[in-house]
Amino acid sequence: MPTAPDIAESEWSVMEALWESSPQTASEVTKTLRPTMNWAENTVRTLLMRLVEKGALKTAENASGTRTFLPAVKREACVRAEGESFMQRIFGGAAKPLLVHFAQNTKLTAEEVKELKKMLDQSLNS
Amino acid sequence: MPTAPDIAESEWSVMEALWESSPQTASEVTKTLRPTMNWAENTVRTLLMRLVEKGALKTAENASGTRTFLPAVKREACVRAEGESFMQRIFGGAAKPLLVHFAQNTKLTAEEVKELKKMLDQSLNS
DNA sequence: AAATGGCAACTACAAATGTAGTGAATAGGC
DNA sequence: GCCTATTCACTACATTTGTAGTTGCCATTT
Repeated sequence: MPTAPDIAESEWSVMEALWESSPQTASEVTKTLRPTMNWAENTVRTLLMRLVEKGALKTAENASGTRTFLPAVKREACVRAEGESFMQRIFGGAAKPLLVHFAQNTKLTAEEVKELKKMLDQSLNS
Repeated sequence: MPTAPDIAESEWSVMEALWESSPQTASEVTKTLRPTMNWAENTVRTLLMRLVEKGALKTAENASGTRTFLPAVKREACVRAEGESFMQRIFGGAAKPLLVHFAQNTKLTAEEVKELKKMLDQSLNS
């Protein structure tokens, strides 16, 4: 498994678009993102290039001979890496304070709380 | 309450040192951090300056007339801001997937699980 | 064939970040 | 009073990030 590269914030949106659906050409990604980020196509191309250099994306030719982009790393792996680094940076690497923090600082429905408690139980005998 | 400024990674270590104990002079902070980060004193000074500019730290004169630094924002507020932004970036702003992720990806003791479940319950009737 | 419309490749450029060095002012130690 | 160590205030400089513009090439349209 390729080690998850460091993905910056704008880049992350591009990755999301491609994790969501790939392969896509540069202009397809641009269109996908247009509603949220209002980026010029060249901006998206730059981000795509950088992600390829970082090894987060791969390219391939499509039928009509244009370049198309697709993830080279799994979303789950990147999420884990980002999560690790965040937990390290803010909570000194400790999971419990992190979980306490988010449990306290967000409003959850009774339903969600129930699910989470189940998850916690399962996390024990595994 | 001063809005929590954006604190970069290296800067965060400096803030931690000062949240931990303040006020401290530049060289005290440097010594505090020396074991972990092996930074030149000037590096620490630069970070301190930038944090003052950002409004994350304040300065004061100590008895011997040298400048001393202390937090201008509460750690809790900064943690909340960072947490918000992280949750936004990686989990589209949703707390539950975040909590699920960390519950699954970290090993917790039975004791911790118990505490967390209690927290979750309390988060409901508040 | 000449113009046009996309795509690719390269270049641009400012702000933020990481990591210091230099030089001036100052304050104690002798 | 002079030297030396500390502090300060500036300056430096490479990388990364955010956000494009410019130009060359190619295929499609008149």
